[in-house]
Amino acid sequence: MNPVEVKKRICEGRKKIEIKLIEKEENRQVCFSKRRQGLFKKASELSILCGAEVAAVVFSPAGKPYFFGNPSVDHVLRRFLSNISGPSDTLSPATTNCAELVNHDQLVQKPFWWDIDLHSMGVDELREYEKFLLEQQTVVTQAAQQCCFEAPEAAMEQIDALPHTSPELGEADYFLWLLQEIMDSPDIDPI
Amino acid sequence: MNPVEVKKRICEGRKKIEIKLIEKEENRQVCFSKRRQGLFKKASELSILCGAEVAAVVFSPAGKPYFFGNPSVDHVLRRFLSNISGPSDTLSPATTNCAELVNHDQLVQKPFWWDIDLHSMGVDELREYEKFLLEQQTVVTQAAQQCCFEAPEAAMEQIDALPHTSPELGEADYFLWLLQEIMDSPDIDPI
DNA sequence: ATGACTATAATTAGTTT
DNA sequence: TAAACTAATTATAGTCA
Repeated sequence: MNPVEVKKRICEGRKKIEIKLIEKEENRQVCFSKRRQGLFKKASELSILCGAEVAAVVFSPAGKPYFFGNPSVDHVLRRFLSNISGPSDTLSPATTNCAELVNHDQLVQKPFWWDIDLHSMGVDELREYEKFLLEQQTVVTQAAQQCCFEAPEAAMEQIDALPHTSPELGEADYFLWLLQEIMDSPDIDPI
Repeated sequence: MNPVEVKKRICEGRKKIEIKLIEKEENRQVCFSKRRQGLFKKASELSILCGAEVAAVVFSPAGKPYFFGNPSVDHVLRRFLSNISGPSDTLSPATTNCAELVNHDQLVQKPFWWDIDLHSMGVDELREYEKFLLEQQTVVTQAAQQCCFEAPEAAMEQIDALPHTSPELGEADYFLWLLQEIMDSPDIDPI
């Protein structure tokens, strides 16, 4: 067998695929994982390059939630929902109809559960909550170290590319991200 | 000038760019338009190929909203928001303590088992919840893995990378699309 | 602003380990 | 089960019509 044939056999490269539901469950799962990462990366690049606010929410076929947001999912969705349901000086009739048809009453008025009112906490509660977050951060850090064998550079690039993993992350999204991390890393022994 | 040089001048091809805010306003605008389309196309392909539910919301730097959703933005955001903020028939967030949560069967069946009002927790409850959170990691993940794939309704042919521009558009998304159109055409007097 | 073009960068389907 | 690999496909920065 000549070298060309050998190389051919080793890897046929990417094949053009039709955009329709992938039949084989295993392939579908792998594809979902790869493309979800790709989608979030694209979303991140768009927000950074163009200064845009982007939110992406994905449910896997199994019902697992994934999300990306810059500056945060909470921020973008709030803006979006207020846009389509809130009163507007210039778009009043249209938005009124929109609010009626979409029936966003629950959607808009219900407070997000992560709107934790820090001011209402006592000192002890605040300290405890802070401790709680720090401990959770340790878990996530360990998980990341165990799960990610990438070069530090690549890891840092990835972290930079995903704003919800940055230290500047708001409290609300940090917690969401943390839960996502935990659910994504079942094999990690916490603390 | 020889042909090679001419060809060079005509198109230098794509250049590698650093992921940071594009300084020149015009370039940023063009990039936004192109990449927004690319993002929505990726989102569409992900939902079709893998039977996933995907929503993406983008605000341009000028504040114009764009969105993509399969089966609809409304559907995905409702699912997302209800899962993270919605009440449970059996779990009362304000009064549920961790002991009750631990023993609750539904907990492992719901992907959003963290449907808990942290704000209402005292120190002890927070600590207990932390412990519970970590202990239940494996259980929850296993439960998630056991979830059966839903009938992939998303397999149905998607009209386009931008379904909200289609006539078959659902009522809710039609209004969202309408709003988008209106905001894209400030010169047109919105009804 | 909008679309077409081109060459390069980036993504990813299939394979191997 | 997952990670690395390879190469074909896809996305897109820059340019021009």
